[in-house]
Amino acid sequence: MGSSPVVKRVGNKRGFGGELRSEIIEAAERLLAERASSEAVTLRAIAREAGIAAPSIYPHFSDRDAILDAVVERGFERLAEIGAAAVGSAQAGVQAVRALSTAYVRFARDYPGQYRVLFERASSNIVSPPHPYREGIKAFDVLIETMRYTPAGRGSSDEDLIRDAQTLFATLHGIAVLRPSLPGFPWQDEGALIDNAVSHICGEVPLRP
Amino acid sequence: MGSSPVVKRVGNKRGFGGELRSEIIEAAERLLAERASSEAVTLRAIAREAGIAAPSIYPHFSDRDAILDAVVERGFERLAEIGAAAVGSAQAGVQAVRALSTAYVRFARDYPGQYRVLFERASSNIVSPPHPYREGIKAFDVLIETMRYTPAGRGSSDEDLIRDAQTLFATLHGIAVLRPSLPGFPWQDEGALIDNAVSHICGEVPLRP
DNA sequence: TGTACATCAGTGAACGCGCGTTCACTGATGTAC
DNA sequence: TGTACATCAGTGAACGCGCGTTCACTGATGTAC
Repeated sequence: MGSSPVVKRVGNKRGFGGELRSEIIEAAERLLAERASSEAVTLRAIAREAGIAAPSIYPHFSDRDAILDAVVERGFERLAEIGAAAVGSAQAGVQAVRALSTAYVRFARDYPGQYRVLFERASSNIVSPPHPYREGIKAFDVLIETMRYTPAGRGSSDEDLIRDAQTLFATLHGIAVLRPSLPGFPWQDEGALIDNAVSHICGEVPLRP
Repeated sequence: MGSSPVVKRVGNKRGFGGELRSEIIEAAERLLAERASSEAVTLRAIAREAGIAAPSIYPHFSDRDAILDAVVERGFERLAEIGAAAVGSAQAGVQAVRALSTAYVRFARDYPGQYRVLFERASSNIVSPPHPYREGIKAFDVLIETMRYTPAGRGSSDEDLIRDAQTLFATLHGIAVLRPSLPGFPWQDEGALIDNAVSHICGEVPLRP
């Protein structure tokens, strides 16, 4: 339960000190997932969760911030993998957009801590966004290209296409973020909302039959 | 800059002690707006911002949480006013949905601290949501009724209508939340995104001309 | 094979800090007589 | 009109706590000779 561990941790073998680095990141991810605020994920709490003394973190990370940066980096890696898998396994057209959208929201649900911290830390990295956030832009470009081959996308200018992609992005983020944060709200099925958004924006279902 | 005030505050006149209550709430709102995390809005920081000693808060609020609850309550009041004004001033149909949507996102932009705290505190109030959150449900019902008299709404079942309203809600929240949190992203104009979402969902612009 | 030693992986104690909250208080203002 | 007193509005000092970080350390493991 995050309290002091019963069994004392024994140090890694020589040459395997780097393994603690991953364990620290994973401990941070677990805490981010279960605590509402990422401020509550303190360096000391991460150490407790990982079963180590707080100072043991410093050989692996320069400070608390660096741990969260590492979580962000792993988050983008995971998101990129998931996105690529979703696009790859679906046929082109609206089905591909649907698959990508579903995978995106599922990622947010499966890794809530990682997902949240992705956006929290973006705003503090306004000037010259670091590598991970460039990955995010790439992921968005995949969405645009996927949407190009849909009924609505085929006839659209680039500007219209980008607008539709940004709108869909906002909708997916809204679905991902709003449902857990308003659990008392009478939400319809997550998949139904995603399908609805994709259909409206990509124009699969004619609005005036 | 939030540091200790130069001029010492002189106590309110007898019978006007309640005025400090509002000043405390407003100080909290200002801090919520300018600080990324609401954890950073500490009781002591609020006191500093309001120009009073920390213990002076206790005659007005039982604890730090109660201050944020008051911010939420005022947030819903403000949102309800703004929504009512928006619906009232527009003709029915898609224009009304557009006006409501624009007002909603504008509220999030104008009162970012209040807006954020609305959603942060909702999840901790799962069981028997208090009065303010019932106001939120009412506001959503207004959106549903407004959407009923649009091209897409007229032919829809209640379930479809609610799905569309939830989808639009998610989109507006996404727009409101994503733009400030990803300032480095090449966003299109806010109004264009809102219009786009409303058009797609309410079916004003035919997708297959 | 034995041994001295360098290195690695991680620890316990301590620091200064800001936090939420409690406590006994101060000084101004109104009120009863 | 004067005065004693109750009440109101707010304060300064102190508490215990968890935090991030630094420091000198310990004990196990590999290596040179």
